[in-house]
Amino acid sequence: MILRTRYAPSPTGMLHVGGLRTALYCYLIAKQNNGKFLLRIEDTDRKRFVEGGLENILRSLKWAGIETDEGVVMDENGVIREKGDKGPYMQSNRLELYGKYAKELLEKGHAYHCFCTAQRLEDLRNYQNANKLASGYDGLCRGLSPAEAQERVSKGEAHVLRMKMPKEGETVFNDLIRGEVVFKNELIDDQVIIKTDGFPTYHFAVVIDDHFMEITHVVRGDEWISSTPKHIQLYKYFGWDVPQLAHLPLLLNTDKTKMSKRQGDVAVEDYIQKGYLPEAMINFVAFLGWNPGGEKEMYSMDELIKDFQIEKINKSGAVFNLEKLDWFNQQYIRNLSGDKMVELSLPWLVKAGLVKYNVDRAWISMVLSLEKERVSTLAQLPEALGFVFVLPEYTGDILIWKKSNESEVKEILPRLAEELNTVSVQQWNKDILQLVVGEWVKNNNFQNGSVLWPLRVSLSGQQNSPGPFEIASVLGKDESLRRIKLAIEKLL
RNA sequence: GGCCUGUUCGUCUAAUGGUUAGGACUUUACCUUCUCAAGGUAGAAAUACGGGUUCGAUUCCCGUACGGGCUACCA
Repeated sequence: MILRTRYAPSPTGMLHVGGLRTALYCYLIAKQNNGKFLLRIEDTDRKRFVEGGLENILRSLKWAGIETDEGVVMDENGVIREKGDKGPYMQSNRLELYGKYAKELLEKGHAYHCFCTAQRLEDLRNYQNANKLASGYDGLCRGLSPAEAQERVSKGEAHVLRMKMPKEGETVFNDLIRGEVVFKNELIDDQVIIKTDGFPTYHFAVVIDDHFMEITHVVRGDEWISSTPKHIQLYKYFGWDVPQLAHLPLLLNTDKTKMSKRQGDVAVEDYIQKGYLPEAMINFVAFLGWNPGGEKEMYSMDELIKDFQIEKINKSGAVFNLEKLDWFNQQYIRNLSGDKMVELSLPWLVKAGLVKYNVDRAWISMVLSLEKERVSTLAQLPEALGFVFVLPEYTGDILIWKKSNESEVKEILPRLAEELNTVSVQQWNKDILQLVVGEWVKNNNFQNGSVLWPLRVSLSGQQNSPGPFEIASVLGKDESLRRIKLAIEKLL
């Protein structure tokens, strides 16, 4: 039997980083077993539908490199379509199927019509809370005879369908991550399975869909563990096999509460906008709650597919630690090839108004190499490289190296400019400049810092920057000498 | 409140019935160095608590504390 996993988000907003991790784990499990990874959309709550949410989810997954084998997919042109023979894969297009199976449950006596109003349910809940009683539906309509219920339905009375939970016994399941979990049936609610508007609830649709889509492994967030016995009961009523279950620990805020928007960015989109690379994001998120055991930390998608083990997923929640993400991202940026660096960075420079898209790529690659190993996100590039395009304002005093003095700088800089002027434009590159200046410093018995510091500051306009020869070669001879002249003027 | 669940450095985590409890991020010092970054070396930093079981428990069991999730006609 082929292994099939699914990620089944609701289009109620942008893809959450926790959702990304769930999708990733599902994907890894499928891929390492030559199985299929499906994407199903759970859009049964019409009130919470968010325009653009579905597009964002698909785009974010695509960005992350998680490819869907079946279900709802987005093609190269951003067009959303369905793929596979077990569709439709949008729950709102499966209403007929849910209706059919709800009816079956009703006929078998495993479900009943409930006419309780929202108001009565709310009053009941308030009463239970106030008296510190266990909350839940009190079963008022469970005792209604089918005939009476049918009569009220035909009169047009608003109603829902509830499943009948057994009053005795236990529901036991073996979670791949947590082991055996036991619930007493009497404490479990008669869950609504079909709402007044005719749409199924999550709990009903998920069982029907996972069954017909032949899902073998249900991997989802921890928040679903409490409702799992309801799902299992439905499988029993239908006589279907229960898939393997795995409940993932939650992603947490720094204060260890469930990760939320209030305390930072939770959407994958936010991290895309901040200049994180998909490889870094995937690597980081994979290690939140899972660890291969060795000391290797940099894992590509292919390596994750190879080494991932569902049994090694942790039980406890993991804090989403930005500092570690930054470190991963920095590592991945450093490992980028020159071409890839240009491809990924150019949009940021263009957006900041520093260059146009038709800028010389070989040159911009040199510019980028100045900061490639110094930034942790691509978003930092425009600010870090600004000095290349526009010399920052600065005062003459910062041209003086801490172990040097004003008069020495005044002597050195003009002479250095003369020396540099002897280097031809053709020879103007990092290595030759380093050689020439190095030789010159030695011959004149200067200290490195007395020369290199003011040179570097005059070229960058900053106390902290990349090295002088790298900058000079990027700026070219004319611009470099112009900046040095400007520096000399500041000293007068 | 009820149900479910979890707890190893600040964070992500490794490991085992016997280890100097390992790594990474963060952090500190030093080295390198014209500055920053990177790199190198060294350091600080953890088994929640109390009982058992055991020759021995961080590991197994029980309890306590604390945390988290769920408790909707939301997913």
